[in-house]
Amino acid sequence: MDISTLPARERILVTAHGLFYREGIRATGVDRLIAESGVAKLTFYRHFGSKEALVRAFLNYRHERWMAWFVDALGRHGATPSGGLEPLLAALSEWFREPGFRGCAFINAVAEVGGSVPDVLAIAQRHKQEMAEVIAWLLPDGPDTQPAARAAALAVDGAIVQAQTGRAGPALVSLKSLLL
Amino acid sequence: MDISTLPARERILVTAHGLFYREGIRATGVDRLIAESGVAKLTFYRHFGSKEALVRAFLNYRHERWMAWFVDALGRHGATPSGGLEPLLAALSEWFREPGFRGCAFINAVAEVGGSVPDVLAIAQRHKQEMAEVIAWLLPDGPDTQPAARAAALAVDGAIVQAQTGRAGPALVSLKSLLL
DNA sequence: TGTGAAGTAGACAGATCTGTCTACTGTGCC
DNA sequence: GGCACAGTAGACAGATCTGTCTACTTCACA
Repeated sequence: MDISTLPARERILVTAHGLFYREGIRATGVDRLIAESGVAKLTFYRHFGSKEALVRAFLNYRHERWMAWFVDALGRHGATPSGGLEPLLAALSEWFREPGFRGCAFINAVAEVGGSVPDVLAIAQRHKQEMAEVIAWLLPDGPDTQPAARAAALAVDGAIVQAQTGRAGPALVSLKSLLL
Repeated sequence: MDISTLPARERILVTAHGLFYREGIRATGVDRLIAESGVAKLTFYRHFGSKEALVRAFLNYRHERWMAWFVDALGRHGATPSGGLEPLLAALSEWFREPGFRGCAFINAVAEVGGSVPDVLAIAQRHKQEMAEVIAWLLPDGPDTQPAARAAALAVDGAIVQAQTGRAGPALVSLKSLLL
């Protein structure tokens, strides 16, 4: 993505997304963020009062981006209401094989700063809740749609962390055996 | 645990275990580690050549400790060879409700420093492999014992990260529906 | 034309990080 | 006794961290 034409705030956010996701939140200093987004330090602190505020903005931005990708990928793999979980498997397979895949940004953020940056836990919870709602949409309507969707979401989280430790193939095999 | 009587190396390791797990690896500086283990800086660097080396030693130590706890907890909850996964649920429930629970140290370490500290990925893989082997021991022998154990281990990872974001109860319900 | 908003560059403060080094102490063992 | 070893305390270097501040520029628009 060419960010040089974006306004400063967007430039910072897109750069933070790349660096925080790829290298980690604590590993990314404000100075580097500023240098790579081509913005002055004062501009950074005018838009985001602190690094913590940027972390929250990053997670909200990531949530929007990832959910849009997720819904789109499901659609591209033939998802329909109540049509079953095969498109979910296909979408995750696509994600896990992306070169820059480094797991779930929210799980990683909770592991890194969940105990020190306020709101991170709540943002992660909301993200997982919305992911489960999309999964529910794939399942046939019925009294146990919600529990089934939550169970599927749990299995998806397990697959994500297994894929992150370099076992994407086995993770997809296991996930398939649990969900289909 | 009273560590004041342990030799220096053990004192450092036990302190690192507490701090790295509770507060995170990057959040814990060498100076704090030294102060809380009551050891001189030179002693620290004589035993562990660098913080990275300590991180690896911490993960190996955590692996031993956690596996011992895991096998013991399964036994206390009635585990027997091929006896099924109920004791697994009970053991995890016990773990998730511990006051200091902060998820899986290996998943967290991969999220925090998996990309920058060598060997962390491999150590995490080995840990998950051994956890799956213990789970396999609970399952009846058969041609699909190994795939079933890997699937169960994946679901357990999902439950761990959900519990870490404050949803231990729902995580156990979902895990139960997937495994029993 | 003049004003205000939003941008730039970069110095600076003060804390904290990892890692090195000097100098000294206690203890077991030959 | 004397030596080697493992420990202590703590100064120091150099990098890096977050956040503040000054001084200047660019540009839209009333």
